[in-house]
Amino acid sequence: MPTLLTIPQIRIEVDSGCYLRDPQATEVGRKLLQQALLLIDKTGIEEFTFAKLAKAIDSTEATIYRYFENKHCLLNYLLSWYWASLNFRIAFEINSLSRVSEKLENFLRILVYADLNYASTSFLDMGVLHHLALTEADKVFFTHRVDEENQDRYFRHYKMVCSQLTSLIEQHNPSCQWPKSIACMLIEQSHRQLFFSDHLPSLSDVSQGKKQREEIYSYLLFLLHSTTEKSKTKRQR
Amino acid sequence: MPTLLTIPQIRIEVDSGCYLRDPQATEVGRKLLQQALLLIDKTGIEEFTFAKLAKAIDSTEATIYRYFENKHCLLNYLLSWYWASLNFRIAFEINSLSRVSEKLENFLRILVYADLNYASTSFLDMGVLHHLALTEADKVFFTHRVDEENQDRYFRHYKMVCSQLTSLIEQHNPSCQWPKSIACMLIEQSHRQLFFSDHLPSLSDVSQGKKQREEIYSYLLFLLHSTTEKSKTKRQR
DNA sequence: TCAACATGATAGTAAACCTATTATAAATGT
DNA sequence: ACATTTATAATAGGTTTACTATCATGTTGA
Repeated sequence: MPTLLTIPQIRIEVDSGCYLRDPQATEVGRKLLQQALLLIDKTGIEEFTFAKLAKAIDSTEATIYRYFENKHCLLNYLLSWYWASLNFRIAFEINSLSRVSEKLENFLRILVYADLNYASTSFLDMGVLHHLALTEADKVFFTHRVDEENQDRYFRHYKMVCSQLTSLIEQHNPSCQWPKSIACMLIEQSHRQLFFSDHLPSLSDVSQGKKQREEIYSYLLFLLHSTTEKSKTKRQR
Repeated sequence: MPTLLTIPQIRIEVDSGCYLRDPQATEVGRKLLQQALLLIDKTGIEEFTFAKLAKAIDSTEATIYRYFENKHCLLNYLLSWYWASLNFRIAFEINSLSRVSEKLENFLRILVYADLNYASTSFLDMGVLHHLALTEADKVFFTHRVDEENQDRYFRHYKMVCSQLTSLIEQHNPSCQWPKSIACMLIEQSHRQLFFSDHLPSLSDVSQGKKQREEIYSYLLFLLHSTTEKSKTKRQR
């Protein structure tokens, strides 16, 4: 089990390329983020509008537009916050471990249990953020504005999580041919298997019961080990 | 290389749960599908509207609404068409092969080259459909209406492709613990690696040059073999 | 030939998305 | 202390989207 995080008052900094005005800096901004998270998670980004959010925080559309260009940028902010927060937690919990394989295993465990064992020190709840990420995370990439938005800052926090995992995989097996692709695949599968087992069970072997998370963790471990195992040929000789 | 499909006049049937009125049955309907495909592929589903489509086919919004409830259903229709078409092609090309491993390899090859080596017998171009699927395929699942829409018919064609691959994996290794999850993962990776290598290259090991497709194919083969290899423990003894 | 039905034209509503302008409060300079 | 600048919020409005309704026209096929 991952240790419970108890560090108080960590401020997660989201890259300035993700907003017009820093929402964490003002009272309205913080309230905006909190309510946006709840609303988007409840209805999905498609149904979500600035008008509804304005009503929820007892403010106006114009105010929200001063913080974010549009709702997709706001979604990206929340997801960036999620990845940044996860990245911090991973670094924190993995740092002290000595063996690379231990680090890798804990990395995957944190991905699967990202919403649990988390002291809600911060004003954005990781449980809700994780649930939001399940359905909305991919939507920020798969847009026709990817190339404009991908100025290496807009998606920075997600990329950092990927590159952390990539580098561990490379350490674990320096001759691995696909460290980046495998890293992203693992991160993506940690979400998708949870979503599929809940909503499209015919597309996943993961059950919906109590063992759900443990099964996903086993699956990720299996994927990791089978794809990053060192030179099988040698051993087989 | 997969054989070039030359069978003329194949009619791909899309499940009736995907439309209000069969668009393939009428002239307007077919024109609607063709133009919708081009428009959605060009601008993305977010920018796409029935008004624009109506203008493109020189008709009215009201007419289009008689075929599809909304633009998401239309997108799902096109993607269902894509999966159905792919499914047919896979069955056709794999049928004659004897060894399961051969079937698997060809399955993956067809996934990677889905837009190529395809005689455009049909009125919907597989090249454009494949490109559309790269960015839009996941969007039909990750919605808050999944559970309503997932009446086992709406996503039928995608599920069929998955289950075909699942059953091959099971034949190849009956003791495989995650056949469904691995099948979906492979299908998904065949798209994602292409998209990432084009738009977010820092998240993929696949290059953008001439070898792009071959690299993705190698990657998929690698994933398949490493995750479905039979009882390593026995061999290692 | 008549009934049934698909289409096209027209219109209209409600909401979403975004901008421009005006009001208000806080900060700053003399 | 008071005027001037600055930052932010409130108000309002325009455009587009998503969808529904109605009705005349044309086509099909029983």
